[in-house]
Amino acid sequence: MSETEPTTPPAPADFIRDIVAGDLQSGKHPLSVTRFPPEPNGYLHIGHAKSICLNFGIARETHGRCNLRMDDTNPTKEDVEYVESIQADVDWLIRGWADDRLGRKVPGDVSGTAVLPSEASGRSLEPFFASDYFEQMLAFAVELIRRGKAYVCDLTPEQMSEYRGVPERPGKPSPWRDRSVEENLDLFERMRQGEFPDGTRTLRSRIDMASPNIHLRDPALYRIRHATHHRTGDRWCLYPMYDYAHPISDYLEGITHSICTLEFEIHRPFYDWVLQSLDLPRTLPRQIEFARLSLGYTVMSKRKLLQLVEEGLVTGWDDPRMPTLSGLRRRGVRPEALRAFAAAIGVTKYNGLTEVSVFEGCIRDDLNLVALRRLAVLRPIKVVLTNIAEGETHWFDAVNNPSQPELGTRKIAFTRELWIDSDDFMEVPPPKYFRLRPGGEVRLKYACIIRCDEVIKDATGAVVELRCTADLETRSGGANAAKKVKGTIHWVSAAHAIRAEVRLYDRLFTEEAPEAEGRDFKSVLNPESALTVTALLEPSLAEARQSDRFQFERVGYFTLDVPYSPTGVAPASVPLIFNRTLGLKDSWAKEMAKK
RNA sequence: UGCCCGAUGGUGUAAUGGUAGCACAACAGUCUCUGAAUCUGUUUGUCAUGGUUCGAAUCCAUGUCGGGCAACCA
Repeated sequence: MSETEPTTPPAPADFIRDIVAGDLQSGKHPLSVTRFPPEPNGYLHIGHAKSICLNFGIARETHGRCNLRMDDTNPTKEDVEYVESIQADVDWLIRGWADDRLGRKVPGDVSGTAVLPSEASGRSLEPFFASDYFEQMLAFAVELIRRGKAYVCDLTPEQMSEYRGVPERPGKPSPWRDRSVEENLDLFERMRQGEFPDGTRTLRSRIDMASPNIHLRDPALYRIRHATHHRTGDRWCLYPMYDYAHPISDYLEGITHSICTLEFEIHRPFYDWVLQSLDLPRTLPRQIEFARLSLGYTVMSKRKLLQLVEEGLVTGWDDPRMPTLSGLRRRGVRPEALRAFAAAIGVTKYNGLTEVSVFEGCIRDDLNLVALRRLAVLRPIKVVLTNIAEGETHWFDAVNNPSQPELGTRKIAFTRELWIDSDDFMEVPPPKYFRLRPGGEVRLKYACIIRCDEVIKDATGAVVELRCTADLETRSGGANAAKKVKGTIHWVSAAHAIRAEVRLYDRLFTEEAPEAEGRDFKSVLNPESALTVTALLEPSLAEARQSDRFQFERVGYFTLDVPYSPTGVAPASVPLIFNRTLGLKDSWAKEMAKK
């Protein structure tokens, strides 16, 4: 069997998948329906990728469905820019993997009815929006009022906070708690009509002001917000709270398993309260919580990412150093690597810190298999081969990917003047240095062995040129091809090389836990996280396409820079810029760093 | 001085009362026209104390440590 054959990894197992499998087996639900419900107030990041892979992974493994839903109940924070980027990022991450399980809807339909791509029959589909359910939510709220389970409260935000009490001590009931159903109905309707200014009244659930769970102390269902919503415009001035909107949205869409992160654990009793208070006919969804991802050397909260963007500490949400999906994509990380990562870290309720090396390993494993090998010199020194005539050109074959021979070979030119990387020559090398040194020999990858005869320096003593002799007998197929030397280095022909900007991205922070010990995460930004060099590349790289992945041999993985565009269309003329996705492992550098 | 949740090598995770396994990291070696990849090997763990049981990482009790909860945010 070829090692390039896509192997089917065993389906991941975790406590959530166990629950879903159990509910399917018991017949509680005939089909699993999950959902991915981001609020469109920022860009998706690798933490969301964990959730997407979980929710869509379950849909994929159980032949169920996963709805994409914008949780847009707070007009003051949300924007269509985010709606669009979220759709693009989800599509990118699940394409060819679980996109056939993606539940969306027909535009205009507010019933919660999902349509799978296979059922679209030519219709265009769009994600679900919590704001599409505002009418139904309102009707349910009226029902809660009628049942005596909700009331209009006139307390100010400050008063409400005071009445709520603290976790250790019970709260006290609002003086408005016992209004009549008629008065509540009337007030609520007038709230909806826009009669009252922001902050003057709320609709509250009536549960238990003495509950040890503070989220059960009559939490708010609706607040007044005279604001323009990115989708419903000025139609509403009354907006439901997350805790109320979420269970109803889930129910309306027939969600069976509502998977969220641990901080919502304490909200679960309220989630159940809303649904149970309504005497709904269908089987209710179950909320299940798991630990969010925290990854070393980065920050994950939208607030902090927004801060990096707004303060210009990065170039945007899609800066290749950002943990956002758009940033990772621009950096050259493929969805396959993100999915492998999600499978590798698992799903539990334990709040740990995942080492970046796990993620980097997934990226390298993925890229190693697909990346086209190329020769590129990042920090050049000139080599002159004194026994090669000017104008003399030899053409050598170079394989594109040693693990995938079907990717073929290319010709590379070998001439009198070459560039090699400055790392690959040392005048006074340390022990075990296998590269070029005065009087030493090294193999030029795909070409032949050269010997360094002379070191030319400028007035300051800096090395400007190496005069060497090439032994063409040692080239592939040559009489002495089998000759062994310790080192093999990469190079490009000076006459053929093209120039390009190469951006050497690195970790954004110098500390594994940037915000540990209460420090400001911005105080540990890595000043060398985005170095730029002008590199000399083999000419085939001029034809690089966006979808290509390259390994600059002995250097790292690179891809063409493609800034995010909301329209999905790349700018007409793209200058040749390569982004470093990740360096190759470098045990020599590691060895040196020890000393 | 409340409530909810959690704790398995350095890190993440598996073992669902019956041999503590896997991955990453680290280290050593192999191989190499990439100091990459590959391949081989090594080191390191059940938070503590009691209890139940023929048998406990798993069940129970107590404690310790960690996370979360007091927006008209999600």
